[in-house]
Amino acid sequence: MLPFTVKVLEIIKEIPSGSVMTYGQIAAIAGSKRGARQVARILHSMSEKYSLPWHRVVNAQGKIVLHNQELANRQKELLENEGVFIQEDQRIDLNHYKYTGEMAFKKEKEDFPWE
DNA sequence: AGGGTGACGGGAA
DNA sequence: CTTCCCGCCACCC
Repeated sequence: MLPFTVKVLEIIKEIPSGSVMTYGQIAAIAGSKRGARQVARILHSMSEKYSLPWHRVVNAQGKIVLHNQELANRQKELLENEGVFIQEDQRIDLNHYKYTGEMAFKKEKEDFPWE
């Protein structure tokens, strides 16, 4: 297995419940700034057998982008169950939920929509 | 071998 | 805000 793939899997495993990361962000941390599509492919092929929190990965616009509608619905449910608010336009506010690895909750000045 | 294809991203108009 | 467009690269025929 490629080193890049191993890193990607490790990074995804560290995303805490209630947060999300983007494909490109994960690729950059893993060492390939333009490897977003590879991250997506890795998730597509390995999310089951490596029991990853695959649902905590969205695109750079904060949207769920699975082509498979059934899986997309499952991802939305899983995220909402963790307290991630999905807006009417199906986007997630990355300013609130994007996991940076360090200051995960740097912006607590703004109120959460459901409170 | 070679062309098509994405669970993507970012810049331009 | 919306398209459109191109770079990207491992996989799958």
